[in-house]
Amino acid sequence: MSNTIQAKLQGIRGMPDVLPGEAEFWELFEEAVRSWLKSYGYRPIRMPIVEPTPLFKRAIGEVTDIVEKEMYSFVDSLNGELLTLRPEGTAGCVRAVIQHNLIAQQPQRLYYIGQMFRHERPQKGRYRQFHQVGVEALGFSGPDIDAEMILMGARLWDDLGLEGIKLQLNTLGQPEERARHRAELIAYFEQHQDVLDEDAKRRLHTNPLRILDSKNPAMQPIILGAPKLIDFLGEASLEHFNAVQQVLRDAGLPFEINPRLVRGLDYYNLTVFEWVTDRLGAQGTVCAGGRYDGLIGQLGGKPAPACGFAMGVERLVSLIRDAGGEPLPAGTDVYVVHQGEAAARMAFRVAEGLRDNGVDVVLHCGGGSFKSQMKKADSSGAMFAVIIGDDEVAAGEVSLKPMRDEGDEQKRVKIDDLADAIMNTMLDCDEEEEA
RNA sequence: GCGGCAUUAGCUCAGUCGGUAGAGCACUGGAUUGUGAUUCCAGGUGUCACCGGUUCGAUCCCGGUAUGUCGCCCCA
Repeated sequence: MSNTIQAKLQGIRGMPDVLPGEAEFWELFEEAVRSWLKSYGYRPIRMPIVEPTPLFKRAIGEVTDIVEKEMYSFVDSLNGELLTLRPEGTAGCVRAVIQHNLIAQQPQRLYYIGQMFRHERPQKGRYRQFHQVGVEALGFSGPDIDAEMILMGARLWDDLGLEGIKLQLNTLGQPEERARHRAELIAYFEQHQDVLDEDAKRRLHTNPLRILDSKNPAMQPIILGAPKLIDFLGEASLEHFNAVQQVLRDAGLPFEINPRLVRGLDYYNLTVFEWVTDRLGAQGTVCAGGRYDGLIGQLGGKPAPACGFAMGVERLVSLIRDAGGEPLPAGTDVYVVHQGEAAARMAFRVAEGLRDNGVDVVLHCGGGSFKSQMKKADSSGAMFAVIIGDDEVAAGEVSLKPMRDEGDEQKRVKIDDLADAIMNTMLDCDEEEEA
């Protein structure tokens, strides 16, 4: 033993492991999400987790919290490149779309699922490594795709059995409209400097729009009296916003217009939306997005409109668990118990033979008493134990013991008949359940 | 990044007014040397998160650190 104190090896703060038991909920969620995306015609795309740092600075905005203080950036010591672990997915997706000319011929509906990284103080529902489902529709200009994306959300919450997720909607207008509003806003807040808190003063000339999102009670009166963006919107912007709302009303989807809804990333324009819940404490947003018509051009592509949103997987899985969702069953169909050398060899043949027939099998490994093997067969959740000992080997048979059905008795079955015997019993059970 | 609270067995938690600790569940073995889930019996040496301070003595008091959690900030 050395005298050095060995630091306990542990994962990085804010980057939790997802263990069996919870991971099954993730798989349930991912399966539901993939089938939902397919039903809307979205296709998968996979980008690297690491991108050149300038990509995020240009896409997200230099003065955002993400770029200012939350990015995991580092120098690639082998060639001096400045790289960053992606803090969000849209920038990388757009980069890939530009690089491979994906929307040269036609618009694309794309999605990805994966981890993102932001150096924030961890909390429930907020982690330094977290996962998002990103959904992007590139090359679409009309309000129809915005509305469809919002309707998609409503369907997913329904598919997942989630209640109490509410829609908030806003429009940010076009850059020139925002610029005029911004100038008025700065002028207005400058007249009320004495009321502004430190954070607001800092933002006054960098990102005044976000002062509107402040929760500081002392500032609420002047925020309420501030120039409203909607008064600066032109005909086209208003029409776009109205058209989105019209589809939502036609679909009977309730929403709240929240003029203070300001997305944290700079690339948005026109429609922005958030799905929020009050069941997750301070982290209420489970899904958010909007239109980003300028981003593709801003990143060097041929200018094209686009719209997208992202969901927080940790937050949604947490909601699913709280709602009493059932994870995918972790059990197996058959657990093979065996005693003796000849039986062990036969057990492999039996197990593989069952798998050839589509039966899930756990083969007991690691020896142990017969009793302990039966206990493991029970706790595995298997419908059947297949028991192989000297008697069975000699007869070329196995003993098939139903573990869940009180009425059924253990019986001897020829190896060739085993798969059929199991399948027939399982089918009977399914029919009984359906009846 | 700031503030509050927490951290004791694999899990959920008691407890020690400072004298190095317990329960339930789980797990393992046995009663039953080929039959689980029920029953009974047996099985705990756990750096009481880590580092330091006070003390004859610290799991307990104090300080720091780490991690979690709640809120702020921000966001998915």
